[in-house]
Amino acid sequence: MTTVLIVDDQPLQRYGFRMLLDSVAETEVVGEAGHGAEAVRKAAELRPDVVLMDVRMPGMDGIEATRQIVAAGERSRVLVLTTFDLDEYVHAALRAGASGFLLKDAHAEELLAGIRAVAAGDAVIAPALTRRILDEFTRYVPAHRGDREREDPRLGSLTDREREILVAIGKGWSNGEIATRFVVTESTVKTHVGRVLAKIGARDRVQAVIFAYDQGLARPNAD
Amino acid sequence: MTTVLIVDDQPLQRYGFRMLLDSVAETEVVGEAGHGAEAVRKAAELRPDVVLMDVRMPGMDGIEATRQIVAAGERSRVLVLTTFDLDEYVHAALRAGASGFLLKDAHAEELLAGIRAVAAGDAVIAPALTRRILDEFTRYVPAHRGDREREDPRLGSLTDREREILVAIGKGWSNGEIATRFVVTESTVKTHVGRVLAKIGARDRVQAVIFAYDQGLARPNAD
DNA sequence: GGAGGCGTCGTACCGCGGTACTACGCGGTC
DNA sequence: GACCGCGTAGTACCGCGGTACGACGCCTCC
Repeated sequence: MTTVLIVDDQPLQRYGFRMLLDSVAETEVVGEAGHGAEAVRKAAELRPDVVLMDVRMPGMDGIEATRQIVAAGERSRVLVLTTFDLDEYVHAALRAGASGFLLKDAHAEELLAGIRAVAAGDAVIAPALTRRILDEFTRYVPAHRGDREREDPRLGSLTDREREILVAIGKGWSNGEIATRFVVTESTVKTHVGRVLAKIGARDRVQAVIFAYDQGLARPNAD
Repeated sequence: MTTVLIVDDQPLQRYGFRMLLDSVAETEVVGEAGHGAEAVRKAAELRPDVVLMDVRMPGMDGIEATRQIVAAGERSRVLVLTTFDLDEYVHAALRAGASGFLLKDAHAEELLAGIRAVAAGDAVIAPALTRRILDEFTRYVPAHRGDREREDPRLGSLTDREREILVAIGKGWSNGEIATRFVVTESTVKTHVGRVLAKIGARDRVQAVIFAYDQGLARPNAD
């Protein structure tokens, strides 16, 4: 039996959800909330398995409510539901800690499957949104550390020290800065840099930086 | 009617899928392949809407086959199916351009829903995997471009031309190369570069590259 | 003990990258 | 017309980055 808290500012919408969830044996609606603050309070009080959360609400919106519920360490999983598939909503919701994001035009089975998955600790995203999420995923997420066999062989040719140098280059440090931080002379750094460039086939440190990002050795905001 | 190509090295597994897909009106199995190379060939020949792709196969595996099918610009969407939910597989498959990733223990309805979604241009991920994908997503993906207020204000200060220059820098091009491709003199490029560096507060082009990656203006394998 | 990989350091050289400043034509706006 | 932002272009200068050497000490492995 999965307990559910319904959060939506529209009473009629809540009624619809309640009817649906009451009609199946596996879910039980344990409460309703009409805005974010109430949702946070009731989530703490009722400790439902799943919170069905609308995004657009007067006062505290669903994103902020999700953030607070998750931050409070509640056991509840939040499944965000919205009519609009705006990227901002999706991003914000996922970043806020939501376990799922579905569109309100979903079929009953999809919603129930989503609740089931979320309650089990999994996550769901509406297929229409998954495409976009994946595009960004492949664009931004570096090659997985487990992908040993797909790692560029040139990386393997680097010695430990050279790898460190490459990472330092990726941070945008000059040879002098690298020398200072590594407590060696600039000559040494130059020697290493030269070898690194030769090994990875880069013309200059700029291309080395790109290579480093490519291989997941460097990434934004990593300072 | 959705046309499907089944790729799996196990004849019995293929048989199972074919039985399932033949039993519903909306899908039609137009072919089968027992290994990666055959999959690539048949995808080009049969041009199915969806390719049901197994990962582990002798010879060319499903990941590489997916990569080649996608790279060839086939209209087919690839839905990867596997018994093991290893992160490496998931990452590699998505990076290879797969439109979906499901586990073989999925129920028939899930599989059909997945095929339906993929055929429609959407994407699907098994709920059990979505959780992990989302974790990495929130960890790595920077604030969305739609979040105008989160975009670095320095970016907005750039003129269109300067933006192009920054992108070019991000590709690792030298001033001379940029001049050639933009059909201007190197002097002009230098002027632009200097202004870009001043505006974004970068000391040299290396830091400009990092800034570009940071802002999502540049990304690996973008050539 | 010799060989070789690795990290360290030095010298010398040169060219690209970056700075500073000036300048001009074009398209807008006031 | 006057002004200004923008893209274009040039000259002159300097320093960092990168290359090509040679060299030394410290390991490990044979």
